[in-house]
Amino acid sequence: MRNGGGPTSRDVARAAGVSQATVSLVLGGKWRGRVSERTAQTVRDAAGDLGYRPNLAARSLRTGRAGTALLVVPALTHEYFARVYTGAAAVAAEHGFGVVLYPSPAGVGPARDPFGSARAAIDGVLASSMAADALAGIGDGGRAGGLPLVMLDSDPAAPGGAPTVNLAVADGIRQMARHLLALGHRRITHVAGDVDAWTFRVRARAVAAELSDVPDALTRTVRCALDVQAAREASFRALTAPGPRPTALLCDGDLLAAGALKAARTLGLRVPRDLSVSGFDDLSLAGALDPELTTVRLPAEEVGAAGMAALLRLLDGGRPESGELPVRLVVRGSTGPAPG
Amino acid sequence: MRNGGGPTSRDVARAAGVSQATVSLVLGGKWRGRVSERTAQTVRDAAGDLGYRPNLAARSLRTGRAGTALLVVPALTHEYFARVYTGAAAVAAEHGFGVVLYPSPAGVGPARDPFGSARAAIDGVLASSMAADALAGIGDGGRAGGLPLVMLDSDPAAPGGAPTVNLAVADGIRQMARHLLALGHRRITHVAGDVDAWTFRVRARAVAAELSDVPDALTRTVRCALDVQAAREASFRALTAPGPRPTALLCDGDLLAAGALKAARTLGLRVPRDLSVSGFDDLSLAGALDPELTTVRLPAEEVGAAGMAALLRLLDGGRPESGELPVRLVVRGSTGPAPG
DNA sequence: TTGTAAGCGTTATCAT
DNA sequence: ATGATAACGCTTACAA
Repeated sequence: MRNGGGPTSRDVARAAGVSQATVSLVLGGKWRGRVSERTAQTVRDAAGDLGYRPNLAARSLRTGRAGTALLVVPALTHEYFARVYTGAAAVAAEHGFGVVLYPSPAGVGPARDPFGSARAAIDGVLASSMAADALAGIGDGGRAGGLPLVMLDSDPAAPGGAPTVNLAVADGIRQMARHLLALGHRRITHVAGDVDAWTFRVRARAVAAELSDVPDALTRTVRCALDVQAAREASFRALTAPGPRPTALLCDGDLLAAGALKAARTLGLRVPRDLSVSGFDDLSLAGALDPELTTVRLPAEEVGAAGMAALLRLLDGGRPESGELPVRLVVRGSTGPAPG
Repeated sequence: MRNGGGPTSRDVARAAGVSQATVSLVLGGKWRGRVSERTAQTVRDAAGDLGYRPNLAARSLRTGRAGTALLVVPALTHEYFARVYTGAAAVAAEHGFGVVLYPSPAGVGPARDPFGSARAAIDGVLASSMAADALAGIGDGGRAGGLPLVMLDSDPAAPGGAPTVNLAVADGIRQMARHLLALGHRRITHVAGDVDAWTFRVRARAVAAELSDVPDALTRTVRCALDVQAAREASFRALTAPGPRPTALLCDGDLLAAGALKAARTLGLRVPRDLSVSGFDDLSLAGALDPELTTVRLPAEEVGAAGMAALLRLLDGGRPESGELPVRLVVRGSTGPAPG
């Protein structure tokens, strides 16, 4: 606690010559018609003079509310989650709530007890993009360790039945696949994220669904971890495998696309003339690469905002419906007509 | 608070047939020689059965400690801060502390009242890379809003006299400048971050100091915001300015170097054959670019760890000394011998 | 070895 | 319109 000698509401009361209850009412903003304007002002002045700050722990203890939500993310380094946080924090702030970030250790293995590690007192949990097995420890009956829970970017059909706020990733993949097909590509390799999370399973399924209908399409898949080096190696394999070379690499993320670009450069392939490369996420990295990435823009802030709104409704006893947010294809320089 | 019906220590006591005090002692781990092993086990069993979780607010209120430190950063999106967090959280965890992240709004303007917005109860503050004017609201006498404060990557001579944990950025710049000079470069343009923070002022001074001694060196400076597009434009200006073209761009960050690479590509300059480009930070981006960046690796995790250690010492009434952590030049493909 | 009781600072329910 | 007063759940002297 920060109150190591700081003034308490009692001190304010004494200074203002009123009771503690009056101070609470005035400073809590619920004094209309219960305290005279004159005393109210006296109280505010005294509080200001003393530099009074309410003790959050005491308030929390009394009200049973911490005014804080926990946002569990698999990785801080990823720009996507920073944007989710921004959106969630904005909505939270409008309701007098704060958001505390908890990077789930390693993203691998069950996230055991986020509520012990993130020490702050918590009213509810927003869990984003959790790996399938990380869900085991959490989420029974829409609550996490007894706390109300909303899942972001996660399997809506997962056991536990917590409300979910999702992105239309399947549709995003569909848009991208059609973009590539329209450019004449038929030999398309899916550079897939090798992570057991809902979003990647959906992407794989969507790629398959979209390309399986095309009669002359030759679809392949390579898997790799979510980093540039791994993607570079996987792309290299894809581009040097026996048989006709793919003319397009459809990557599960901008980071992977960055690795694909490097592999292409290594092999002396010009992008997009000899090879098209597509990303997913639309991170700022997408604009930093050369050529800039054709990718799918994910409204991360809106995911955070919608998720927080849902959690607040949950805390108010409501039952928010799960939803899916639209995504948008962004065409830049890394894709072009199929060669030949 | 999360305790809307959850079991309290009283419930545990009742279930175990002991008093609340005994429960507290056992679960608090301070029962050696005060409670028999048998009763201790009974208590632990009862707590386990009931799924008891201590009420953090109540504990906090009683002990006067929240067990939480606030880490204020100017931007979540930047990998550097994620790494600082990781280091800080690791050290904190060893001492039963948690770390709460607070992204200072916009990084611009005075950070007013981080302690109201980040609602959690806080014992101390770790502030990283704050803009000079953002310090105004904080940090009088080594405390922030009455809380113990440690500054990371900030001016050690700033008023307020909070302990600082810094990186040897001046030395990093020096290493880089010498690297470029050793490669024969003499026309070097400093692509400087246009942000009023300690670290960038130090970098500018170090570049000037290191290059001013070289008789035939032709040093220039361009400034830009900390993003790829701005850096691209600034680098373009630098490379097309009247007079002999620089043979090397010494950039204040990897992000800026990414922009420089794009400008070079636009102008048909091959890197590093026609132009050398250097970064700073060694983000994962440095390895994603092509060519990979010669840069300076910053031990961000260690900054966080050292900062947290200093804060803990401060909380224990000690007075930690300020320090500077070494940095290391990492030579990759984006720098090479000066042309001609 | 264990229990009793006080109190942390706040809010909310009653009286006045 | 304002003031006593009782909780909230926990830790920690102190008593037994």
